Amino acid sequence: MKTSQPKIRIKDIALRAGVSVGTVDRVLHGRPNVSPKSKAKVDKVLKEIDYEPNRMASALARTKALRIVCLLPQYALGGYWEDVIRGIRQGEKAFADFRANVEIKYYDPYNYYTFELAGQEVLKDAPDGLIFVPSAAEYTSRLIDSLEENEIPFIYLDGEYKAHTPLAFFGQHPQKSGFFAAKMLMLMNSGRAPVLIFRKKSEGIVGSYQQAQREEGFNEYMNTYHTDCPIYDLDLPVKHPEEDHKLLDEFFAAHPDAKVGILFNSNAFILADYLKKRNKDNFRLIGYDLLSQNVEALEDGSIDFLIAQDPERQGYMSVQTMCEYILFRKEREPIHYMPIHLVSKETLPFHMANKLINE
Amino acid sequence: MKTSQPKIRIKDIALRAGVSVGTVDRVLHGRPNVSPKSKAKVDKVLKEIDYEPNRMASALARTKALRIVCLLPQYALGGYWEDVIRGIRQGEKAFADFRANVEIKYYDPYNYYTFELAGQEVLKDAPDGLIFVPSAAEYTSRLIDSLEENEIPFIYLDGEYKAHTPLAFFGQHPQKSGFFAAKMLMLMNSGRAPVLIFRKKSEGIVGSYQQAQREEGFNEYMNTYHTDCPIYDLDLPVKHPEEDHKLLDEFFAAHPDAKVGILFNSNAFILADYLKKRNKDNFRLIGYDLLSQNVEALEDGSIDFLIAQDPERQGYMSVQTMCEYILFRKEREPIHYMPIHLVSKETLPFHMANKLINE
DNA sequence: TGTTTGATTGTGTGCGCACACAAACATACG
DNA sequence: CGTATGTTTGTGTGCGCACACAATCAAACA
Repeated sequence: MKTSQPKIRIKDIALRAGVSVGTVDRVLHGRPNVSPKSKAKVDKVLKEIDYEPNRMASALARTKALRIVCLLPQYALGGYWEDVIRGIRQGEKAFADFRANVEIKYYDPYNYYTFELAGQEVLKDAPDGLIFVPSAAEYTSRLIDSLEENEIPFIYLDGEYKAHTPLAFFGQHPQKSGFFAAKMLMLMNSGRAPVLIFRKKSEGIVGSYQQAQREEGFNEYMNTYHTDCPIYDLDLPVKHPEEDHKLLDEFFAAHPDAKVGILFNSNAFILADYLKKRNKDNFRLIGYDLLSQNVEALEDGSIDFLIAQDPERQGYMSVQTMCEYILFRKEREPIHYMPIHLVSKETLPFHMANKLINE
Repeated sequence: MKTSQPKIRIKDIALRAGVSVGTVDRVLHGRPNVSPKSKAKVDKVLKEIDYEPNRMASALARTKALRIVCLLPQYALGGYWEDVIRGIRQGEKAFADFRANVEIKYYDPYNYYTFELAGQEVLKDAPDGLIFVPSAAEYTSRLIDSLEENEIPFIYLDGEYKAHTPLAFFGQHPQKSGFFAAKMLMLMNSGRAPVLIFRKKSEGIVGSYQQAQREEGFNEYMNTYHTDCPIYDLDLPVKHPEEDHKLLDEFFAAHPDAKVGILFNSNAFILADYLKKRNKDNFRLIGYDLLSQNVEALEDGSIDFLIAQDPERQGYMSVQTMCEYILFRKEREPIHYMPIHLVSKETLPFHMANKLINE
């Protein structure tokens, strides 16, 4: 039963330094109008003792709001980002007592100019912190330069941009997740049948870095352990199901021995629909992300595994980390790779139930 | 840009209910000396509006400590419970500003009397809340009766005891996890070779309910999808490696075709050691829990998959839930089945990194 | 020396809540 | 009816801090 020693208050520091609490407050917050002599006295005391401000009192007394901006890509297929946003809102709520206020802005991932524009808006807003999903390198780099100039702390969400060190990064390691996906796919492919990689066709470059990395990891696995196993790519124009189905029919007619496939984006349900329609129930399929459509397909067996990446948690952690940094200068590991979760029909309910565990 | 509506304070409730803040305070905390009429008035207002206490002000004003007791089984092989305890300590820390104090007590899972005794001690202590791992039904039931009599809220950790409704339960669904484990094991057993279940021999009854349930789920899967696949049980006296190895040698001599195996407890590393020693590197093995020894075996490939159950999170959630209930009467879903995580060599680092994400 | 100015320092208030205490009220009993 | 006893209700204080404002001081100038 450890009895914690009585906490040191600002008052105590003031007493020991022989100044008033107001002066201590000024020193602690780096506010102006403190004589070098007074500052020295306070600094001396601060070095001697281990002062930790009472966050609760601090929150209670704080008057100004905490303004955080999130800059996310605006995708039409919203499922995944909706989960991220839910986590962001949870984080906002968790810091509501500190008057945290999170504003979400969007850019078009296929149009760099909108990213540039949104970045400029953010700089004009001058929030206390920015959480954003990196776009193409040069645009991202330009934004970061401005952020650093204006001393606005920033966090990467979902995508990494290695040239600069952010306050933190939250996202999955795409390459490793692709590697793991390959392993699981091949577990279901004991006959070493040909493997099928489905891709969206003519997609913009922005945002597909993730998918490219996943595919790289996938290929690394295949090149290491299954050089003998044929791999076919199939580009699908997604937006037009009829055309997709025609292409698929053609492909399967040409390669009736293909038995397993994978998608490196959230669109696995589209393939699942095709498989159901054609009654191809012995084709094994792996996809990404727990979109409601994917979840349905997982439940009815047309998708075998989904790789999940805890989007809510990413959003939540980002906001939490930013708030704690701004409020208490608390820093943590800058790079956080999120767990790579394998979800099957059997374990799905437990993953779903834990999505919203903080209300 | 939604401007968050002005927060409702106790004062506001008092005004609307036509009583004083003191009375509202009494109702909110379930303190005595409130007339039914006043209580009704306050309850009415509380139902109308969505009051959320300012935890910061609450923490600041609180003078008394918050006493929570955890009653855990004392196992010699500590790995798993150490993780639970780490989560508990994290929870304690998170509520340190509320003067939360968690005391951990232990009982001998193979000796019911110690559970009984510990329960009596807890009742004498009269803490604000109890978090415990249920023991055998009759003893658990007796403890709960006393707890309810003394109005001490309680939470089940790890094990469920369905006869009573606790404030909450945190643990994995053992039966479903066994079912899932069977699926993964059979994925690695495409040749439909015999399956081996390793068990500890002559173990006490307490605490093995979990394992029995896992095995039941496992068998359910096998009976549903692989009735043709032979299953062998092998009881091992664990404490004596030499004897274990002899038994295993005998078994494998008799059944050279056995290619996959599973353990429903944390001892998979013991089997892994044997497999390494005998160079049986084409035997596939699944186990439970990320003990450091299991993790090592997973890394070196002698274990293929581990089923993890987030023990830290269980501990953390328990403390958090208890604190929030005592402090704010906040209730949540009583039953929380934790996610069933499949961890492989490839995804292990990301699971490990996230263990201690809250410092 | 008196006055002004600006830098420096100290004091006071309130954030929302928990809890002690005082006040008001109801009830029972002599 | 008065007093004692218990119950219910309202009021006041302080938790530690942020921040506005008042007070003080030093230097400069007329």
